[in-house]
Amino acid sequence: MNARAKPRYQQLKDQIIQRISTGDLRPNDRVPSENELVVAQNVSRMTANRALRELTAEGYVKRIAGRGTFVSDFRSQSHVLEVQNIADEIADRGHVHSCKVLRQSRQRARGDIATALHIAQGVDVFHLLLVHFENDVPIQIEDRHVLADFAPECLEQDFEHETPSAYLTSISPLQEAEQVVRAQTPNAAVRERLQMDDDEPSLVVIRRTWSKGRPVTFARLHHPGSRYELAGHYAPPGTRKTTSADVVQLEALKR
Amino acid sequence: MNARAKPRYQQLKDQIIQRISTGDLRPNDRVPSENELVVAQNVSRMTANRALRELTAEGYVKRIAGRGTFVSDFRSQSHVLEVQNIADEIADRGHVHSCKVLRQSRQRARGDIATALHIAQGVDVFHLLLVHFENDVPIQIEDRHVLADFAPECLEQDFEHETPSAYLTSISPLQEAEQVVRAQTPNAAVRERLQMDDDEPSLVVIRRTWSKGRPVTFARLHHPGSRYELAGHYAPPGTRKTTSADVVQLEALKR
DNA sequence: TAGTCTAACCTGTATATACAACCTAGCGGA
DNA sequence: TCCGCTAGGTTGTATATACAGGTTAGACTA
Repeated sequence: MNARAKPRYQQLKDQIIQRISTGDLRPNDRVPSENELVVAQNVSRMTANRALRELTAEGYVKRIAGRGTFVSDFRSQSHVLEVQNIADEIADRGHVHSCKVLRQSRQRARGDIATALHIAQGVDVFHLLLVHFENDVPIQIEDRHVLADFAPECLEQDFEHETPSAYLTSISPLQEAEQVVRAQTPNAAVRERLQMDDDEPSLVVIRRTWSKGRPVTFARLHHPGSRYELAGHYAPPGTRKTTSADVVQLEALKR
Repeated sequence: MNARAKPRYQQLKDQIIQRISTGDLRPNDRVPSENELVVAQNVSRMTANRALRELTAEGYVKRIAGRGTFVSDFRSQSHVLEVQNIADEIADRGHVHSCKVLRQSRQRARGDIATALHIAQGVDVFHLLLVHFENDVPIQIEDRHVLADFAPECLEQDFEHETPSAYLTSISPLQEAEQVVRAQTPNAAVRERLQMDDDEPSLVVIRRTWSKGRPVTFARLHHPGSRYELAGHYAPPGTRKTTSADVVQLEALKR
């Protein structure tokens, strides 16, 4: 028998993940209840419970006793991805975010971009170039390419109102991301846009994001080294956080 | 009744996590089996199963059908913390790691160090200063402070043979970490030690690590920007990895 | 002695059942 | 009309039971 290749609870999980990733179930949509799964899929309630409970732990859905089970919006998955949206990050600090769009155009992918997005040379992509400000001080240049058939409406969006990151995750929840962080000497254009000192290095984050199994966007984020840092906090799941968030000041290494 | 403040399965998990974090159960030790928990704790087998199954998903233990349940060693928890040990990272690239100890001394904590480790000024700490090499090219300066009563044998260790990171995790599995990444202009001492070009920025990682609920070590890791980058990969748990690890080359931002 | 087989124990899964707590729509009364 | 209550659906937890399949130690046999 190959029918028992996968356990029943895993089959249920796979089905639901599939429905989420294809967009059949969208964020905040209601997922079938345990009892509905019992009759529809012919399993016991405990098996349905296990499937939904594990999906909760993995961040796909959230459950409210008495109400039901609902697809997570991106926010509640954000622990997977650290800070994703610069506007939210700035808002969390209690500061004002603004942004200016420098370019918003359609292009044919060439070279690195085609490679990064796993597409052939010449395939349609959108190119976005923005500067983000925190309290009117420039803090990030966002140089992003987006697969055109993933976000066809990309040229009509007002990205000074909703960031590309927020827009893209509203189309389809992203499932996977890869990022590389580098310290780099900025070129003149970057230094000027970010109002950086002559000898100030930049912190560059290169990020690719997957949705529905394929890379859909490729972003290069340049930050002024003196005004931006990347913070991460790692704790095993199921732990209450013990960390007090005292700022660690950097002292120059002597000798 | 306050007896039902926490569910039974959570109580079991907490007990076992407690035994692991106090060192009562050490890596690869055998954890009580489901049936042993049934009789010892007076719960049903399904409840014991749930506790152990969730601890598995959280990386605390690993289970082998037919053999038993065992405490994870640090390696299998490493997904929590990305790359932690520079020696392993270099070995994974197929290169040769070596390292030179510049300082290995006892100090009294002052200023930033005391603050970062949540201890009073004057408490004993060890100070380690090392340079790590990849194929004889310097790639990291490790400037680390360690709580003295966490690792009393610290001055007797040969850190050119086993890195501080590997040594510290062998004492007690770490439970929590916090890191900050910065791009920074190195001072002359760092530039010289790392054989960096005059205008080359450094990538600095500042990391605090918790064990048994308190910060135990505080490290500042300086890297040459042209020879080191930090890569991360994030996927929801329970997903098979779809990413092909093609190298993303950085292209200078024009205009 | 060397090889084989079995009993005992382990995890993994699945079901049926039960009770508690939570939430909401809708009914009924003031 | 408005308020309060209740019935029914929902999740959360806990138990008892069952069977399948992996692993190992030790008994048994050739």
